[in-house]
Amino acid sequence: MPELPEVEVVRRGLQGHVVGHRLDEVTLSGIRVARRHLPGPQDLTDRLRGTTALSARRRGKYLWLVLSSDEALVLHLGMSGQLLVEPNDAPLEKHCHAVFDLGADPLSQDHGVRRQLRFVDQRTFGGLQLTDLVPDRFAPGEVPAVVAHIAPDPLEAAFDQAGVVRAMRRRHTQIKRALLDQSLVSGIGNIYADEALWRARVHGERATDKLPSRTLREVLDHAHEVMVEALDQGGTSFDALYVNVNGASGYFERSLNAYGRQGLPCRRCGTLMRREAFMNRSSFSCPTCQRRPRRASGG
DNA sequence: ACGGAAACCTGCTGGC
DNA sequence: TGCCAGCAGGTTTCCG
Repeated sequence: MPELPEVEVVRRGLQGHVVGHRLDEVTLSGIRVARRHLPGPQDLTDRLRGTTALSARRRGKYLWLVLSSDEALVLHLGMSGQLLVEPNDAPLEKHCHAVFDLGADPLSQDHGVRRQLRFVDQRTFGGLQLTDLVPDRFAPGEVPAVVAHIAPDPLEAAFDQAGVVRAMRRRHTQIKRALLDQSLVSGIGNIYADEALWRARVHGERATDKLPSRTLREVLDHAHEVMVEALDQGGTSFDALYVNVNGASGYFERSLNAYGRQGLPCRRCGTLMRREAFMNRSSFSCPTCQRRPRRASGG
């Protein structure tokens, strides 16, 4: 599922349709969706009931609502999570795990249509938790305690590209691993990592401590660029798994140059694209544009 | 500090 | 038609 652009689309939906509303009632189905809320599901619903959403924030792939109770409701979409805002009487989705009854927005002309925010997640890797806000070590302001270990993403003002490049060059690891390390730079997942590496003509197994700083900067610039382009188009989507808060699918998948293109010609040089196993999943690259490092590893 | 694998889930696809 | 292996955008945790 969602990488940064998709999560940002969802955040904007929350900002427009949930912020300003009170959470009148919260209903969880099953305990798994709140498994990361250690005090338990009952505690979660009790503490949420009656609070008002003051703002919708995001860092990388983590999303949270700042609440009037001075806490944050952290949402992670995992691989297949969706947030939908729908009328109360809309049929419940098969994999709906949490329902938030929204109070009327005092500023809207809604004429009494009551809506719900619904958390729908087929594969159930996503979830909810309520946590304190703590000082952000990367920028002025606060972040939820459970997000404190996540580095700023390339779209944030707090993103320090030079600092990330320095950290990468100190580390002996593969560039793709580094791109996926959310404590180094957040928001990048398997799709956008492959897209950024293709654009930069760099193989994902290149060692970060052997690549010139200039190349690392280029990879990060491309990651930023491809995510901005995806965001402009409403995010990437596959099948019907990803839908934003209004129910509209993104369509960036038409623009992908690397991800999922094994056996198809490279859009730059025509060489057939390859697929390689990587961290229990796949990497896609061009054998001509993205030469493997001479000595295996980088790790 | 790092690599690798496993774990957490459901559903879809392709091969036999 | 059915069965089974393989695969899917993420994160955490454990082991070496």
